[in-house]
Amino acid sequence: MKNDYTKSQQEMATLFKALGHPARVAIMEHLLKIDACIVGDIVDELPLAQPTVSQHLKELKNAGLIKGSIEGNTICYCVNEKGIEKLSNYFSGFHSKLNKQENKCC
Amino acid sequence: MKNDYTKSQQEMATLFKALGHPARVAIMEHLLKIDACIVGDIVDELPLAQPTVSQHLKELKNAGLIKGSIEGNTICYCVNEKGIEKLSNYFSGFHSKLNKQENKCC
DNA sequence: TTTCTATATTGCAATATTACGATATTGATT
DNA sequence: AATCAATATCGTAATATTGCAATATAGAAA
Repeated sequence: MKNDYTKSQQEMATLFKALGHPARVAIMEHLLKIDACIVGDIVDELPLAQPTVSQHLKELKNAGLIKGSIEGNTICYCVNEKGIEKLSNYFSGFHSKLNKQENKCC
Repeated sequence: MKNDYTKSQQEMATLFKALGHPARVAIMEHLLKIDACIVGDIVDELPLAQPTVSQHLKELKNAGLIKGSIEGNTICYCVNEKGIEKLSNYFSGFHSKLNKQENKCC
């Protein structure tokens, strides 16, 4: 019982946590699929009520995984590349270290 | 309010959720760092009591992110490459789609 | 300016997660 | 056999997440 978590560990955990719900994975994929950053028809794509979707969007935004901009009456969300980049980098680093490692057990 | 989540969305969410806690990120990184699949000295690396660490290890194992093998009195955990591969593939796909997309707003 | 439409916020119930002390389990040591 | 060491499981308290109805907000349309 010793070390506290590093800042990086905490940041990564926050990102992962934000994706740790199928609704939020679905939102990310939908934002990626429809090339335009279409808005609240995300609600129509999910088996959830509008306030619940709004809540999930907020979590994704707080985690830095999406961005939203107001467009008149409407809000336009899209993927925040920075967040994706962090995740993608993390795993490529992880993966390359894994290859160098010879598993001594398991 | 329409579609249910796909199997893939659910699977990915499960993987992300498993990493959505700094202790579990720290465990993964530690297993990667010490080339050998060292055991319960993970407990000494974390600011948590042994039962709590055990619980986190179980979650990671259930999610398919680590493997454990009994070694006499001891248990040897190590990273499960399959899980990492899934995550790493997911993001590289995601990332390459992102590049093709011209953000119309945001 | 009233009404409509899109979205966010609030309040709250149901459920899940996190942490840990106490205890169980199992192989190793004596 | 008795004890020790490493780990898992159980029970439970504290906290966080999820989902939604009701309501608020703010720009657009009438």
